[in-house]
Formats: sequence, C-alpha cells, structure tokens
Amino acid sequence: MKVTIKDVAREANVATSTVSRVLSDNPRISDETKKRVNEAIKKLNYKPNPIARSLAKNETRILGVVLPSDANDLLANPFFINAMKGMSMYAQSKNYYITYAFSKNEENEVENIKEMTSSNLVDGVILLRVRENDESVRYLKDKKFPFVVVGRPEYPNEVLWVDNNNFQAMYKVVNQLIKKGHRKIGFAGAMKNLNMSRDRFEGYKKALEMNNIEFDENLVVHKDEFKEYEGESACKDLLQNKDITAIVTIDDLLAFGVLKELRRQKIKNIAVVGFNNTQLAQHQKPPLASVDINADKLGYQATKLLIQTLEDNKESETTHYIVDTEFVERKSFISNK
Amino acid sequence: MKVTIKDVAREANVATSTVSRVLSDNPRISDETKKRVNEAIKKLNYKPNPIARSLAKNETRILGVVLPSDANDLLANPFFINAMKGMSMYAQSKNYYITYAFSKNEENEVENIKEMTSSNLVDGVILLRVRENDESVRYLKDKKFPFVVVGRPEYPNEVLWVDNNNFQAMYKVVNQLIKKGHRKIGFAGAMKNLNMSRDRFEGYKKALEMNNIEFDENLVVHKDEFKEYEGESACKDLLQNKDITAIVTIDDLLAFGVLKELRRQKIKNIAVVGFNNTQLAQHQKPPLASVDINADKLGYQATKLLIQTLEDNKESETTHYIVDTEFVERKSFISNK
DNA sequence: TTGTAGGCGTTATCAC
DNA sequence: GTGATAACGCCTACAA
Repeated sequence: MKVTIKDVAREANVATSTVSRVLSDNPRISDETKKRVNEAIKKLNYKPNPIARSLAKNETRILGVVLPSDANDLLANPFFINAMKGMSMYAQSKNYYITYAFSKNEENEVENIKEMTSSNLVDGVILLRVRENDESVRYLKDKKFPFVVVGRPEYPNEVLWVDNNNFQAMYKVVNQLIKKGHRKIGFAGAMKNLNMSRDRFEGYKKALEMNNIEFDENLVVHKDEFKEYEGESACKDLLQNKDITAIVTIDDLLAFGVLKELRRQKIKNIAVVGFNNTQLAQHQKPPLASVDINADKLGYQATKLLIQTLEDNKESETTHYIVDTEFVERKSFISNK
Repeated sequence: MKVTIKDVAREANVATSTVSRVLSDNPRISDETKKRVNEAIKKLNYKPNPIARSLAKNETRILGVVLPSDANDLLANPFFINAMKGMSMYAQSKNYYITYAFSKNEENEVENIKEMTSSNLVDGVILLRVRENDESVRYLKDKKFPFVVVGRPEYPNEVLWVDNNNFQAMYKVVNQLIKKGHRKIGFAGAMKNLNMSRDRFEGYKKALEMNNIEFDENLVVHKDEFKEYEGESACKDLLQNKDITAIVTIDDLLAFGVLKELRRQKIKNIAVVGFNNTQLAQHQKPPLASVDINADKLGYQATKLLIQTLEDNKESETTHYIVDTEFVERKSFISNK
C-alpha cells in the first residue's frame, strides 16, 4: 500500500537507482527516462521516505531547538514565539523540520543538548540564549556539533551566531534624544555581565561622546535583574539628579518600573525608552517607546546560517549575521524643549 | 567512530539480535547475557539510532503540530506557548519528539497537514484549533491518520479531543456573581457559531435558571469577532438596561472593550469577567477577573491521549479529556451589595 | 546513460 | 535462549 521507490522503478521500467538519480537531479540521465520516471512518480503519487533517506545519507534535515531553563521569562515577551516563527519559516522553505525541547532547569538544558546531539536525530542545534561561560555552547563546540546561537557568544569567531547590533541600537536612541533637546540622560541597566548589556551601555556612552556631552557617572545605574522593581529603584536613584530629562533603559521591564515611579511622583516631563518592545509596552501609561529587536528575523537568520553551513561542506566565511533593530516611538518619547 | 549495535554485539560476544532483545526488554533472555550486554552498552556508551529504528519499526516517535493560519491571534495570548510547553512535557517523558509547522494561511494549513501525513515522518498530528466544518479534521479522519484536536470537534465520538468544560466554567462564574448579589447580569459573546461560544452561553443561561432568575434577552449581546471594539459596542448595548450590575464575556478582548467603555462613562459599580486570562487581563483598569483555560494542561493531555492511542493497538475507550478551568478573581469582580 | 549490489543501523522471522 | 538473515526504503559506488 505504501508506494516506494521500487514501485516507481517497476512502473517506469527502470532500476531503483535510476529513480533515485532523477530524484536527486543527477545530470547524467537522459531526458527520455527522466520524463518517464517523473510520470510514474506523479501517477503513483510517490513521496520519498525521509527516514530511509536519512539512514542512507546519514542526515535527517531535522534541527533541534533547546529552550533555556528560564524560558518562563520568554513566555512574557514575544521574543520566543516570534523567533520560533522565523525559524520555522526558513526551515520550511528549505525542507527542514524543527523539533523543540523545553528544559526544566539549567542542568536539564545541557542534558537535553547531550541527548539531542548524540541521538543522531538532529543535524544541528539552535540556542536561543547565551550565558557567559555557557556550558551548552562549550559542549557543542567541543563536540564539533553544528549549532548556532542567538546572541553574541564568547568566541565570536569560532561559533555561528546572530544578534542585533545592541551598541548601535542604543547609540541611535540616545542620539535621537539629544536631537530632541535632552542633555541629562539617565541610563538604567542590569545584568552587567551580559554582552548585550555592555554593548548597550557602550552605545549610550558613545552617543554622548559624539555629541560632546560629558559622561556623568551619577546618571548611570546598574541593577541586578530585569525586574520592574529594579526599574523603580533605579528611577529613584536617577532622580537624585534634579535636572535629568530622560531615562534610557536596556529592558522594557526596567522601563516599566521607571514609569511606575515617575507616575507615583507625578513627574511627567521625563522621556523614557525601553528595549525589546514587549507586548505590554504599548499599554503603559504613557505608552512606552521601545526598541524592537526583530525576534522573527533573528530566528530566521539563525536558521539560515545553520542550514547554509550544514549544506556547504566548506567552512562558510561568515560566522555571524547582524539583525536590524527598529525604534518604536511612542508617547513616552517626549522632547525637551 | 559512531558506535552501533554491531560494536556492542562484538564486545559482548553475542549476536546483534541478542543486543536488540536486551534493548527491548525481551523476556526470554538469560540474566547472564543480559548483564553482559548491558555492560558492553555502558562501556561503549551506545545509543540506538532512532532513524534506523524508525525504518525497521515503521514508526518515528515524532508528533507533528500544525499551527493554524490565524496564529497571529495566538501570539497575543499565552495559549499557544503554554499549550506547546504542555505538549513538550508529556512528549519528552515518553521519548517522543515534536515538530511544528507554521501555516501562512488556511489553505497552506491543509497543505502542511497533507505534507506531514504523507511524509512518513510523523506518527500523529496535534491540532490546536477546530473550525466548524474543519477541512483539516476531515482530511485526517478520512485518511485515518492518528490525530488529536484541542477543542471539541464536530464528531466528538469519532475524533480524539481535549477541551475545557466551557459550559461549566461559565456556569460557575455566573453562579458566583449571583452569590455576590447580582441579579441583572449581562452576557457579551461573539462568534456564535463556535461550539465554545455556544457552551459558554448555555452555561450562563443554566446558572440563571438554577437560581430562579428569569432569562432576559435584553441582557444578551452577540457580536461577530473577539475584538476590543466589539466589547465596547456590546457594553453600550447592554447599558440600555439601567439596572445591570454585572457583565460576563466569553473572551478577554471583549471584556477589555467593556472595561474601556465603562471607564469612559465613569461607571464603577459593574462587575466584569473575561475568559482566557490573557496576559493583559491583570493590567487592566481595574484588573480583570478572568477564567484561565489551563492551556498547558490542554496541550499535555492532548499529547497524552494521542500517544496512548498510538501505543495501544486496541482502540482506546476514551476519546476525549476535559481539562479544568480556573477562575482568577481580580478587582473587576466586585460584589453587588 | 543505466543497472547491480551492498550498505545505512535496527528489528523481526526463522531456525537451532 | 541465542544466532543467522532478511527485511525497512533509499543512496551510491562500481560495472556494464
């Protein structure tokens, strides 16, 4: 009942190898038989069995995605779901499948990766987050298993990765604030040890420098976590500077906290900017301007990079890809006139 | 380099078939050799190749999930991501993999399903939504391909499905409102043709009936879509009833609209209840009480049902499973004293 | 250009 | 109990 390559061969009066060659577009095959085979394929509605093919070719065209243990955070913002969509889109266009594994905790995460890489089921792995000194990355690198990460890893030249230009994104935001007349711009960060955090901070500093505004340490606060209460606290700290007119943050949650504190103090003339353009941003009072990191593109490009290296036997030249950010201007982005 | 069953056989001085038997816990095998084989497995760190196994057994242990074309809606509420988590959890516990396909539009959705079911790559399919007269369901049913749907389908006895008890959920909500002193309770629905909508409406009516409150058509509004503006409009309609003290809706978006309209009219003494407990519910003014449908459990149980029927050759008795809802009480759930 | 035959790593069906 | 051996469906030398 299941139609196999043999059935096609019989129907077209050729050998199975010939059918196989037609399937793989082998050049040395006569148009005549090619046509006959294709007709037989159509007539029998034959579809090659990917499992058998995988076994013979030792490749599955399946990609594995391991969701970090702290995926709960991801549930709150659209990053994950958008990245997933992007990944699926590219994978589908190239006839790849994607399988996901949710990890319960950090330990379990590495376990999942070990399982995936040693299972012979996936050709490559996509990681949606990098930690510093990331055990998953180290493991995959050591094992020389094909993988790509979203976010800049520690050895950017030895690992495939895709990321935003966080430096530039923040640079632009601050630059625009300055153009709008702001001079005293506060910075609220957290998780200082993440590359991402550092880059955004550097972008902030550079923008000031390029506009001949002196960097002022009092206008900078680094908190521990991306939480709303940290934002509130940061806001209080920054308000010590009486003449402050804007606060940039490196995460929407921090920005939410800032807005909350400003509301409580009934301060309305300070501009606030967030990062990640989470769903709640537009529902803040006032609606929060935020930098969209284009998660779908991150997922798309990550998958593209991985599949390309999987298919080119030669080591591809490009080891990374930068995805544009997009500044979403909303009410909180007021000017200082 | 890759260690196969042959290596293990050689190491343990047995035939490959013996190793295979140990692997599958075949009873007629001596403890002695079983031990020897297991040692060899451990020593060589052997893992069976799932692809080869799939080919031989004609089953892949991979489940396919097709995301409906209107998945954009899903991005807004946590349903999809939670369901996905639930699916993964159960699948992983049973050593199954899950692969996802995003559909661009409705047509593409059926295409994806055809592709999946004819590809020999997945053993079963999970659908996260049912339409009325659902083409995907019909196709799968006709083809006798194993599948499960989240939501009650048209032929509940011929299809595996998992759903909430929408009738009961709404019944309870209305019952509680009545206990809180409400008598004039408005109903704001939409998408009347969905089973889900009808069930919730029936629950509403039943609760009134059981409490000897006469059903009043003027207190009922059915709109077309689950949109905020529909909620606003419904609210205006319902406010024609001057003595109304509560409004139940069958979706958070409708409820958001109701709250918006109430705010505009500065009405504060009307209770409002939503459905789905979306992320924005808690951020409404006032925070919206809502019924949580436990999407993760829906996903978990759907997967469980599917895998169980996949493994029991006998047709399993149970064709469906009901997942509890959970009423999340918030400020909008005021009493009428 | 096409066919033959062996192999991919398992499982299943026979024998013994 | 255990061991050969033939599938599973496809690909790929090697021949012809």
